[in-house]
Amino acid sequence: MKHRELLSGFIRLHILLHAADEPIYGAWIIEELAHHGYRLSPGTLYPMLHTLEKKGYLASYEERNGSTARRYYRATELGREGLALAHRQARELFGELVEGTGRERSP
Amino acid sequence: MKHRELLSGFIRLHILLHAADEPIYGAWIIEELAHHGYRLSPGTLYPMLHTLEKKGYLASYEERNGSTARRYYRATELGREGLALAHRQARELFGELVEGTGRERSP
DNA sequence: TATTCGATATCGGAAGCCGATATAAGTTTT
DNA sequence: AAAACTTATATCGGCTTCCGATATCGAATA
Repeated sequence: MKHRELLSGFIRLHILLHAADEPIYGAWIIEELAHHGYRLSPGTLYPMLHTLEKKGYLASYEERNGSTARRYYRATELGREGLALAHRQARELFGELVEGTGRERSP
Repeated sequence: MKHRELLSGFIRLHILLHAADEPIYGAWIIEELAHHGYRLSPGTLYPMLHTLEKKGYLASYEERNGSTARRYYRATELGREGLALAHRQARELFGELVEGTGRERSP
């Protein structure tokens, strides 16, 4: 992945953003991230999910949905909080160049 | 730093963004980042600058400006390229589509 | 010349990254 | 029904990065 050292932080945010919207599972998010240009192997993603859960950003439950057993993840309150903070920081970061004060005009 | 695992990626981008604007040096960026809520020690920042330079995102030169010797860093072309990509990815992630094609209007 | 100050560099244990490989259980093939 | 394939998750091992604490270095001050 090109520019990985600059973009890798977005992977966790991507995961959280989706998990805040609906329950997601590992294999699905691997494919989803690939669509956005983030190609990562299972050996990268699953430990990442475990860590995010251990830190309290995600909560999981196993479900045998027909054919195979999947572990679904959802964003916790802490996860949503972190996500909102990241959103503000991203705005502040990229808005800084264009606008001086950081405060944006209403549309 | 709270939610560090989610925000740490922004630190490099912050550095690059400033280094794309004007030459910066370590002690200054530590203070600047602190204003944005990113408090990090010299032991964190300096290796980060070295790595960014080694990877080709920054170029540095030493300057004895009066009292002390400082190492100034500027963003390279690769740095600006990575920055622009990160900007696009951030927009894509948070769904902040600027009106139009992504090309900004002149001020 | 001893000391303080600003700035940068190094050290070392802990944690994360990531490709490759393994496990597990259902599904299809022969 | 045994073998092979599929889907999804877990683990392993080495390499790199993270980050607080500490050290170094030159110039100015006393």
